[in-house]
Amino acid sequence: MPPVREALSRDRVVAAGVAVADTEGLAAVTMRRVAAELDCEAMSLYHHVPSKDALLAALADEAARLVVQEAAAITADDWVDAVRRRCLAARDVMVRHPWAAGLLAAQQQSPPSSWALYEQLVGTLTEAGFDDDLAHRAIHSLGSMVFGFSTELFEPDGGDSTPDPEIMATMAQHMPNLARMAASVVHEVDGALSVCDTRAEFEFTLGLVLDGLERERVRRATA
Amino acid sequence: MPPVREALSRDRVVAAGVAVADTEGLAAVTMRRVAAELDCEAMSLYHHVPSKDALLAALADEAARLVVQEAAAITADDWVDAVRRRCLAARDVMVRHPWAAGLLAAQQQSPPSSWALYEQLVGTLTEAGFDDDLAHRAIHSLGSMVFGFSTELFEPDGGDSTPDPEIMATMAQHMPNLARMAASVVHEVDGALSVCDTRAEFEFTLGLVLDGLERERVRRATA
DNA sequence: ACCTGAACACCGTTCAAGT
DNA sequence: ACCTGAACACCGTTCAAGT
Repeated sequence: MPPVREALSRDRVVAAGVAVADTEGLAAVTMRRVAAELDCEAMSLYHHVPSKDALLAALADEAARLVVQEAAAITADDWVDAVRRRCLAARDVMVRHPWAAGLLAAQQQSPPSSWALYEQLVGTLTEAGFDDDLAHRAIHSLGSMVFGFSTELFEPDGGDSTPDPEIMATMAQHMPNLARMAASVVHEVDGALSVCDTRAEFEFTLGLVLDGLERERVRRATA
Repeated sequence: MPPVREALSRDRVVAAGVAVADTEGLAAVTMRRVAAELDCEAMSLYHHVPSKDALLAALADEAARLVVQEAAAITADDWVDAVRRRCLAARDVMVRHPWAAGLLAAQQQSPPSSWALYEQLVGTLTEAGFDDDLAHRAIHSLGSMVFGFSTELFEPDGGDSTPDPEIMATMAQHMPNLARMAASVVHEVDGALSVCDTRAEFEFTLGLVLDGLERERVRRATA
């Protein structure tokens, strides 16, 4: 007789964590509570997730994956239209999962699932005539709109300046636009691979916002 | 003989919490650990803070207060200069306290200390010729740059549409610009006091960013 | 009034033992 | 291999008792 309960898996553990966070809030996400959701004991989760912190990181990544999934289907002739609608769809996902913003902001490393969003964005922007440098600035600006600002791009090892070649290889294969852009931008900043000057990115986005506000002020004053 | 130890107070408890978060991370902020920092027992903290969640909210508010303190001193003839430098100073504070971004993003209500930043911003923008509607959009745009997006303005009671008149009175007294702007914008949206359409604010900021990127793309293409 | 010791219910995690 | 019971150290919080 086959077992009545479906076998546990990392995916099922993460899904149960999302369900608990959605219905009872992030504070209710305890190992025991998630296990109960799966009709098993807390200790069984440790066969699929190394620790509670890892589970929380997986929840943050799952939120990013849902964002990517929502955005992936959206295309438009005009790049502005496409990107605007993708950002709004992404925001809808974040609003549906109120625990996601705080959790993503608390992560030290950018969730791997979020890379696919940037890959798609860079592809769209490149097609629209963006050079790699501007595309790079753009994904920082737009990433901070969607996920909040604290997450840093291209620092998968948390500030270590020598990137994992295996990760780079996987990236090059599955994310050609992102890989090309990274290589190009890296070249420009003289070999400091995997390090974004996040203050410069912040200043750039801030400049976009301030310029736009000043333009709108003048438009209203002369209208 | 007077007691050797300084008496506990809410301020000392919050300061100890910040110290622990700065040196050992947010996870180390437990009631027992904070108490140890103050040479007392965990239970003593409950005379100054109602719960651990309240302590964490107080830490978020303290981060906002530090941001305000840093920004308050900065003035400039040009409003763009003043606001840019204040935002960068604010960001420096956030970077110095890496726990602050996640904690602020996790808060359901905007920390009271953050209001002073918006009061200052609205004052500066009004002086520079912004109407109240544009000033309102501006503080949403800039607030999301500094603190992240999730915190909602003017919803001190968490979505309840009838605002506390006492809070409004205090606000009117100490934050004239903010109070005037709130009243003006409220009037415009037909009586739905204390409710910002945060999706509209998001769309506005997104529009600023997208327009700025497109402008930069064209500038580079024609250069 | 402010502080505290003991206690309770709960948590993350380890480990030896089951299947 | 995957799962679990018992156990440990730790946590937030209550409460009665101290000063």
